[in-house]
Amino acid sequence: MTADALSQVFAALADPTRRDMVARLSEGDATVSRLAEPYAMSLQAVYKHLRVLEDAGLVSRPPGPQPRPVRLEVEALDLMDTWIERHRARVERRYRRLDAVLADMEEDEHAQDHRDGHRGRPEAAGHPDGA
Amino acid sequence: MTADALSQVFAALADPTRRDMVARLSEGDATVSRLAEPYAMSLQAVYKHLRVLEDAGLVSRPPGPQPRPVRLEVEALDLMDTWIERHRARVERRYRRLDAVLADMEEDEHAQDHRDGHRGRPEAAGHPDGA
DNA sequence: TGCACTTTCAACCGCATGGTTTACAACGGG
DNA sequence: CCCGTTGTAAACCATGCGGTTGAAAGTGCA
Repeated sequence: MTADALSQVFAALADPTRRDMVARLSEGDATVSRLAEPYAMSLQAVYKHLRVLEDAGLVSRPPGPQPRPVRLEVEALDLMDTWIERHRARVERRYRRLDAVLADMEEDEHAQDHRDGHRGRPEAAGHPDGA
Repeated sequence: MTADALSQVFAALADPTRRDMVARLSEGDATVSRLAEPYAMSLQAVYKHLRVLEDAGLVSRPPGPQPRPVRLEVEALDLMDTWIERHRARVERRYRRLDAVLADMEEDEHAQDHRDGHRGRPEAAGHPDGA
């Protein structure tokens, strides 16, 4: 819990076993013993993995009668997705601006004048595309 | 290296410093010393982080004259995004099916009145199919 | 040439992690 | 009531990781 939420989620998903658990849980809830079946490790190890996923908020274990199910919580995936999309969007915006600059240079090449200066930072024009 | 690509990317992003580096690089390339400025750690530590990001494919260091720039590679983000979206989509598909079942049960409830206290959860209806 | 900066390599420390084993508390059904 | 399954907890071990320091190459420039 010491680490921030995002770090916990990324760290939880950095393990192939845990990723496989999440993948299988995305098909539906499961009991722990059922979840553990495919893995060549002790049940306790599976509980430990589950604990990590739970601390990361990726999974919940609703209380109730004995074989408590394990349920995937989609909000944690959303958290990561938001982070990734934000930065990917920035990179792609930069790419578009770069394309624009490149296009300008091509035009300049055609116009071959001695009009050199004033190319400061291309930080303009919020294009209202994408959204 | 031994770990699969996905594990490497998730692990790389599980560190706040590395995540901050990626965030800043999404605004544009930077030299290592420039990148290192905000952090209270040795330059070598920064190089180590960079190495992790590079091994994960999140970053590249195009060769050339001395202060080689650090460049964000967006493909690794795409890799993660694909994984996340796939499983999130599955969960949401299940939710929609569940909503359908719940809707059916509601119809039944109307048909045969309630012979028992409402043990169901208060959040019955929800979004029909929205986005 | 020499100096400063960049980059990498290696050893080391403390701590977290993935796994084991052992033990033990609850719960549920025969 | 006992027994098997379920769930936690603890000690332990090997490995990896984030950080340090120290040292050494490579590179650019005055």
